[in-house]
Amino acid sequence: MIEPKPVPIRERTRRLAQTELTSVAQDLFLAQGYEDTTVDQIAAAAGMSKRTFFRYFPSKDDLVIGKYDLFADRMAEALDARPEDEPVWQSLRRVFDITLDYVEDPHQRARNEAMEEIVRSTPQLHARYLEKMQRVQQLLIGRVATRLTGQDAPTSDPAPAAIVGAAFACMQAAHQAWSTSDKNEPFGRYLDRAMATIRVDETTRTL
Amino acid sequence: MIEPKPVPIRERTRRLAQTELTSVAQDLFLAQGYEDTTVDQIAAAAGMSKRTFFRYFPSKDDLVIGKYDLFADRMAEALDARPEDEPVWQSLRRVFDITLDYVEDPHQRARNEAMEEIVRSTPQLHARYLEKMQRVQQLLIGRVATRLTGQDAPTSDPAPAAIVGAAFACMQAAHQAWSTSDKNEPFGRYLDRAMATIRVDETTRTL
DNA sequence: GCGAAGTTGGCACTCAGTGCCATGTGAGGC
DNA sequence: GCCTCACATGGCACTGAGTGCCAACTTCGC
Repeated sequence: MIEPKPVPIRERTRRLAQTELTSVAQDLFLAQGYEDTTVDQIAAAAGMSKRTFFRYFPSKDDLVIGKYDLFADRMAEALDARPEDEPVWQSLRRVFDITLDYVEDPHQRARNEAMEEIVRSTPQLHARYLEKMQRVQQLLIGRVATRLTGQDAPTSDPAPAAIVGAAFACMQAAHQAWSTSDKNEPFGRYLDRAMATIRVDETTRTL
Repeated sequence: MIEPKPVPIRERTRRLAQTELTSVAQDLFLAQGYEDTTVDQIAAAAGMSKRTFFRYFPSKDDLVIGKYDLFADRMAEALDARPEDEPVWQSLRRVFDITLDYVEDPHQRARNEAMEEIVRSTPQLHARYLEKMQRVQQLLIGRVATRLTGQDAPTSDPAPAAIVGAAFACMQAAHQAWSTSDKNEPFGRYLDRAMATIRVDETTRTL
């Protein structure tokens, strides 16, 4: 007997409602801007009340920013999948490969880029985006620390955090450079270049 | 004839009111937490109306986070003061020296650390803090870019942003490690260690 | 003393977000 | 078919941040 539904019905309708909300909200944001769109408007456009909206998203911000949570798990998994003896810097470079999500549909692609622009240009969203990224880094720092020391116990060595932070800075820099370019060159090339400017000392230090 | 007042009276009373507000607000935050303290309470404790509070600070967040703006200017100045031919990584290390503001009064010192803890543990404040730091980095990136290329024109080279971002990541990592330590060793030592794990390629690339 | 400019408080308003409750509605047990 | 339980929903009232507006007051130059 096969297990028919590991994901229950309730959960699936819930996700359906969430994607629906996200979709109509994006339309509104792109048309009239993030701050000039009220939660009431979004809820009405999706055919529900404001009260119900907040049962699907904890805040208006999360409607936009929430997707970066999945991101965190995917990156942690990706790092775990790298071979133990690979240099950490190279592992991180490989982990960033998953950020290159190939969206085929050019329409959808344009939408995503427009939403990124909204996040970048809305201070409140940008702030929350940075905070999410910080959380992703925390996940990776623990893993890098165990790799470098071979121990699970967290030390007061700033090296793992420095390395992970530097890698993310490179990703950020590459993304910035790429998105303002003509986009003929692939993003991965920019990432390689950014990460090549930095060399990491992987020596284990016992403090 | 000497210029008697380059800073007009209005401006000084304004700053006085701001520091007064900051002081009473900190008392309240430390006593009952940031989120459980309303602007009305702060304003009342400082003997003014909520409406007037918002004439001194654009938001409740800025009361806590605003000081990091001065920070940005000081760091930009500090970088400009470094010799042209000094390696960039070393210049950045020197720039971070100004973050070690030696507060003699142990009472004031404890207060500052408690406020830092509030920022760290309040997601909304932490997010805004990260965004401020991002702005500081933008200021420095332009200067580093000119140093590396010798040109004023911004290029699409991700290297300057990567280097500055990596340096800030090191500072962040060092700060984290130091603040959870017993604080016998000075912060500067942690900073040295964090920044020593990373080596930077300062070769100019023309893209 | 007088007018202009700036400061303040109060009021009413918008919008995000929450607690509470009453009303659906679908699935399963009998 | 009917009943019940679990959950979803909407509505309402509320708090708290932040803003526009106006009327009263203070301060400063003349």
